[in-house]
Amino acid sequence: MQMEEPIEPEEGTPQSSWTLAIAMLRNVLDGDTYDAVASRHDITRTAVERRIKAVAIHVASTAGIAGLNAEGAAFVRRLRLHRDAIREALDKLGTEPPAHARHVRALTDEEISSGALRIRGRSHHHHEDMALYYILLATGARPLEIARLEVRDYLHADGTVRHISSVRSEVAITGRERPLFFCSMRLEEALNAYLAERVASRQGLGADGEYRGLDPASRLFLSTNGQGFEIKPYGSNGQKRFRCRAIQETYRKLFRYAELKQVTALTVRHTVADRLYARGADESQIGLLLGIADRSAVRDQFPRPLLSLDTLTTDLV
DNA sequence: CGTGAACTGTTCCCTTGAGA
DNA sequence: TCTCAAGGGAACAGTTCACG
Repeated sequence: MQMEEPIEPEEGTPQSSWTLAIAMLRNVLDGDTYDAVASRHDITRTAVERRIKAVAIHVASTAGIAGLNAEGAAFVRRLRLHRDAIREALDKLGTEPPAHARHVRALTDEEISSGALRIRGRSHHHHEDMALYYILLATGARPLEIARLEVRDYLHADGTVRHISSVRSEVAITGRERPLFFCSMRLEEALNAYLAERVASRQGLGADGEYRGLDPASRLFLSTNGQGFEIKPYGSNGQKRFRCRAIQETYRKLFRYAELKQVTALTVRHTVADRLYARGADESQIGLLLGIADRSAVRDQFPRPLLSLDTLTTDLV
């Protein structure tokens, strides 16, 4: 095998970064530690680990190496165990990084409920995580909007659920109020359990006998530190840009727990749109619920799935 | 030494709204 | 209705830290 170190890292194209990652994996297979490879390339050990795992998982899931699946590729010991087969696969790999199939798909009922089971089993705060999972699927709201929701958005003062609520203008990313519906039994069960847990651990309490004892102006979801998910402004002054890293990370973690591959908080909105179409919604209704003002933007981002003519005409009468 | 969680700087791309 | 520029937020890719 030819050891050609990339002499100039100047271009930094994904191509050179991919071949570099392949070279790093070869080094580790040959017995180098992550640390050794890291100091040679002047990056941290964890960065090396990430690059190597990306290549290893790709090889394990495409090359068909007996005894090594994609999960096994996350462990160095197992990689070294199959070093010959991996080297052979790397020889055939080429220098092109795999195209990231940005294939957006709608989730099935089965995927949603098995994902929920996995989250329940793996999460350390499963009441909150289940509620976060279902609120995204039931409303199609953006994560930042979910982070901004308050107890009063979900509950009436008497403690009953506000089935017909609204994304207030301060909550909505677009700055325009829009309707919000809490009409899912699964979501309600998950949120009931989470809010009961909050009361029990005395987080964000308010007056007795109102809003189930919670402060109506406290965030609906508190992060692990008991405060709401932190929302930070950023960008140059004059701009109103906000981001909530904590809730983003939480959703990435949940999809990982749920083993939903290539699913993000953003792609979940496609599932919501698909289900709404299936129930007869038109573009303007979907735009209203998802917070997209322009109908042509709805058509572009969430195209209505077209059924084949034979499906449409089967048993027409 | 290896792994994973939490955190952060930068990049990418979705969405909006003005103008033709 | 189309095009285009720019705002706004999610994703990516990195680091630090804790732990077995």
